[in-house]
Amino acid sequence: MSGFKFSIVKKLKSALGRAGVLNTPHGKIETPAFVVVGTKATVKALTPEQVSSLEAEVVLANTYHLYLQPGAEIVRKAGGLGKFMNWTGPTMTDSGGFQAFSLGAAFGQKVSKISKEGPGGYSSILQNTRIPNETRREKAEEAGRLARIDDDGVTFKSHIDGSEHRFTPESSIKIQKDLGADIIFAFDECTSPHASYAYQKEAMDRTHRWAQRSLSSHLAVSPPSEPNGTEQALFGIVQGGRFEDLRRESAKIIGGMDFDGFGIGGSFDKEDMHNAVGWVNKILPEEKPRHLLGIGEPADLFGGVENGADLFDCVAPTRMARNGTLYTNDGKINILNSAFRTDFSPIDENCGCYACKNFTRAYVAHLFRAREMLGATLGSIHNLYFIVNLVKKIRQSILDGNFSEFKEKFLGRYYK
RNA sequence: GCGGUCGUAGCUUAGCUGGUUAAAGCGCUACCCUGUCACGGUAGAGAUCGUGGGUUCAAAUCCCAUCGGCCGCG
Repeated sequence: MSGFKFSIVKKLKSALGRAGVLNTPHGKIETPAFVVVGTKATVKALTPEQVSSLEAEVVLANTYHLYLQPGAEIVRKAGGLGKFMNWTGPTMTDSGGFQAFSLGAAFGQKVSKISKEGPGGYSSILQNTRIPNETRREKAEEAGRLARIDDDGVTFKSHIDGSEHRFTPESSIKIQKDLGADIIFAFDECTSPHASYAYQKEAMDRTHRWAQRSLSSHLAVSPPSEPNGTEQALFGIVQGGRFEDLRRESAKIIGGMDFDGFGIGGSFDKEDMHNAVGWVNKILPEEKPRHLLGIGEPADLFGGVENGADLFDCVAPTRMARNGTLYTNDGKINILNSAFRTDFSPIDENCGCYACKNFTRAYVAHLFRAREMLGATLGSIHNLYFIVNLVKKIRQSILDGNFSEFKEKFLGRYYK
């Protein structure tokens, strides 16, 4: 662990938020920070130089995807994830636990890990009971899934060629050792927001056992004292879904294990998400970094920071960019809307990114309508710059002591 | 001038042995995307079937005329 050090620079007075610095063997990350997602060892549509020009500090890739293609062995032989993709800064890999959800309960459904039903909705009905019809329906749906979970691990059917693969906490850690990212995650089970309380509890207990197995297996390969160039930090993942008592229990158990930091995973109720982050972070050890997994909408970044999260990652900026939705200080716009065909102003007047400094909305709209690849590139540059720098500004506001004012001003305009 | 052929949504076409609200792809108009199955998904608008007659209970479908395009012969 010698190459890693997390220090808190300044804390909010009336909330859990803090600004800090996370040192890794490949450079420092000033927190709060937005981690750019590069699932398959590439940030889609961008070169590493472009990513780095956005002032992004760290890239997150995915264990499951890289295991399937090109294979962990090839990445290892290349000298590790960073060398392979020519990213010289810090790297992370997610464990593949999210795919237990995205290729499992969520596969082919229109289910996101964020539920918009609210606490009084469908989900709460299921909180303490398991309706027989529900069970039957879930059984029927399982047939079409690409991921099946049991107590020992997850069996995946490759979304690429249909071949079967088995992930366990031990194998996920082994693969992540080969991939060689600076920060790796324990193998967990991300659950659906529609999961019943009973299932959520069952999955959480399983994730806790997997966390211990991930940790043991990590320590067996690289003991904390071992001084070498391949040292990695391991983050445990808190689960518990939408339920406050489970979140607290999970934070207590995972927080009590000897992880280098923590991920906060699983599903949330949209309107209760920020509270949920707070429940967890009040319990997790204060001196270790916390990563709010898969979250990145502007309001959620403010809410996450305020409730003690240090790191965020999210596919939204890049995925939305590729589909024509772009962030502006006045909210999201869809560049494909007809009005933008003749709009010769930048995507966002106040943005300093390469796309905004050099191109117009009309041009970007044309690229998207013509399906030119540069559209995805300019959109991704803009959206990532927007989000990465929003988090940087949030950090600065903590240092300057005006977090609340900045939050109100930004969100007031963004959601106007 | 004669013979043939075609004319159905913005575009390219299906339907044409007559019978429910004329179909599709693309385009168009919106919306969605939160540890990437994702340059993807969902929804919607849009055609009085070239025009005018006729036959029929009923015509995009059959008949006549006419206009326009294309091909061939003069």
